[in-house]
Amino acid sequence: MPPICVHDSEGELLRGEFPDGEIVKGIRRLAQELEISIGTVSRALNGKPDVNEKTRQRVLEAAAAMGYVANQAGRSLRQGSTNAIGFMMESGSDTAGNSDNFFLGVFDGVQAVFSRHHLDLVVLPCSTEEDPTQYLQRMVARGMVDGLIISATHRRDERIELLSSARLPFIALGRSGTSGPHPWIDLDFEGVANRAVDRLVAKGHRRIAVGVPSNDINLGFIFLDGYKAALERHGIPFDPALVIRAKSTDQGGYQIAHELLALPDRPTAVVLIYELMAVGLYRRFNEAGLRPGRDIAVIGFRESPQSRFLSPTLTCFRMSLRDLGIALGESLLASMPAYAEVYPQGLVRRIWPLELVAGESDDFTVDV
Amino acid sequence: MPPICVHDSEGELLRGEFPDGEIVKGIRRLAQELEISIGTVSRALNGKPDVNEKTRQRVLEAAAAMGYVANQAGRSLRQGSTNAIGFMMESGSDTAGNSDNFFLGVFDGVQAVFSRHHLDLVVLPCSTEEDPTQYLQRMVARGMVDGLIISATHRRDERIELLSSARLPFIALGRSGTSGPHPWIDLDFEGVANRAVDRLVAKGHRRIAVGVPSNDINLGFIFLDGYKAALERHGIPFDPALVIRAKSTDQGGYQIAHELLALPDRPTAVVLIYELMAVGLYRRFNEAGLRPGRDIAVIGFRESPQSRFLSPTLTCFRMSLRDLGIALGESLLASMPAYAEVYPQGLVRRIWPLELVAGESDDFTVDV
DNA sequence: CGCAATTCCGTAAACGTTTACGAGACTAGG
DNA sequence: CCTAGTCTCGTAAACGTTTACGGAATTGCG
Repeated sequence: MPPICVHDSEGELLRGEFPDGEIVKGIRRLAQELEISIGTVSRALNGKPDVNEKTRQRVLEAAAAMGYVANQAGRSLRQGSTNAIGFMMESGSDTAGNSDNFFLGVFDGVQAVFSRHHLDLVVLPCSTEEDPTQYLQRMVARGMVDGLIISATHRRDERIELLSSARLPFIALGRSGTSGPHPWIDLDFEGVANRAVDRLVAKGHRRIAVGVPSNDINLGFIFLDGYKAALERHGIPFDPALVIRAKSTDQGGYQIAHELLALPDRPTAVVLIYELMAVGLYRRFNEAGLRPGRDIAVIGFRESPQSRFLSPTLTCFRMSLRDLGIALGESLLASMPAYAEVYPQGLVRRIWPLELVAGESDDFTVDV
Repeated sequence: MPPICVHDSEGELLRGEFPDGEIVKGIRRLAQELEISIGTVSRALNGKPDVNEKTRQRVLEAAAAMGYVANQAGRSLRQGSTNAIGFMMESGSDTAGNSDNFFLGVFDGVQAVFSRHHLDLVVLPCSTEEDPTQYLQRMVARGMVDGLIISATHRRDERIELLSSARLPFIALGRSGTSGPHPWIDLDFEGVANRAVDRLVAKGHRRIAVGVPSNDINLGFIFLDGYKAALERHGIPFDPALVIRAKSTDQGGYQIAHELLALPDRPTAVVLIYELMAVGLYRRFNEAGLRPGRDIAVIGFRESPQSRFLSPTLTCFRMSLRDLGIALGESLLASMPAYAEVYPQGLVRRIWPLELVAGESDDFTVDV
């Protein structure tokens, strides 16, 4: 353990020894310096009412002077709560590169909320070696965090069952099939799918392909449902051959384009669920001499640094990652008893809207 | 504090009550279940030698059965060390968007190392509101972490002085002017600047501009020094007017291009220190009807998802973010006494090499 | 002045671990 | 049989906080 006081160059006065030579650290040292009891010091620092305002000032000044901050371990042990929130993020190779800016953007917002309440953020990496649920179980049992943010929810997500039965406050970024009474925020996949299909149908398209993730992450199902519903609304029969499953990377997009080109009756439009797919898709189409917006219509999902500089520009949907992070943080706190009065929003379940950004990639019109 | 045992649905047997009805948690509960003392349980779990192998097995099985994991706060308090490493990352608006994939990539490698040693990762956000050094001081005083990774080192970096005097193991991603005897790893900015200039000079360029960050982050100075040295090596006089300072974003790149276009004697080549600058630079040049590689030579810095899909393709330098993260993690551990024998590398100070990726953006040749 | 109410502060017990110490039960060697 | 040594394990003291409790000092009121 590092020495509590870093600036210990002031000599004998602040050395903090008892008359018998014993070296004292932490709050005991501070109390000794001030010649009051540690109980009073603690109460003074924690803003408890039963302490004289004058002594409180003395304590605060002394604490500031010697850079005293309460040791977190002692604090956590006594109060039974760490001042930390866990953020579980997957870093699998499936989504690597794609999730990059997404997570860091959300992170930023989450941090903004937490730092306001002096909460620390612990990153829980979802390594590929261990089962995520077991890892989570360990963290919960260790008492590492007071709350959790999980993301990339799956259709049936054991993590949700675990956390629910452990009664640990948490919020999920993404809906799940096993949706109990827990807060979540999810992107408006149905809305995006619907608007994308609407837009394409309005341009005369009838054969609209869709690129979805190949794993069982829940957003794929939701997106696909929205896609099907939109088709049905327009009286277009659903063709399973037009659903292409691939990794959510640019390679995945490349593969999607590849499979689309191989179809006997090639679709005239394609909707992607990951913007990164668009990059690889463009590349493959380019190799085939096809240009998005001229020979085929393409609509991506989220606007991102990668997608923003594609040529021709990609029609996609925009959102503020930071705002999403802020909402996540605040909604989690709202579900924690200790912050219930600061964020009296109750149980938050929110669909996060996205705004259409029209690009050139879906300019392609089909004669009806 | 969440209940230690999550699966408490097995009824009376595992309820963990003392004869007088008191509810027991943690290691005490486990000891009670096994009818041995908590000291033995602790020793068994921690692999201490003086425990019978048979009882150790019993303990391990029981612990696994009831999902017991030692509470971290109690553990930290007793041993004086948390099992956590802090990663300080800046999230200022200056570098937002740019640092995104960089940090997450490095993160990935760091995590890979830490998870191997069951170390947790705490993210220390460098918010714009508080002084980073003070924030760090608080974290150190709280005893939050056993070690630290700091990044984006400045020319004179108070954080380094603080951590050195606090004797907390740390590693810096980036050199600093105030380089004490601490480990660091930094990218090979001199090498990149030299190779970039060499390459351009070989194509006949004599007026080579350079885009550097406008803040006092140290890498800007190092890069510039390399640039100057390379010029001198080729007998080209240094022209301060060709040094353009801007934000390390695409807007910054846009501004750089703008300023270059306004110069009376326009340079024929430009070297950038942030790949994201290239994006904005391309845009401004495009507006002016200039095409990189045809009308002006451009060399970016790091290959990134954004830069990879620029057209014409950007000549830049490639590196593995994950490997850098791994090196950072291992080198930090090497500087911690507890891991000295696992990573016997001593004090690491490493220049991280980058590999040239030739693109089209510097195809432009000047007649000599 | 007497008594109750209030204000302030010290005492000590937790919180869940790890670990130094010592004690008991063996074994071995004489 | 005695003693020294070796295995085990239990006991209890830390680690640095917070907080319930009670006591002393002060104030307010009749």
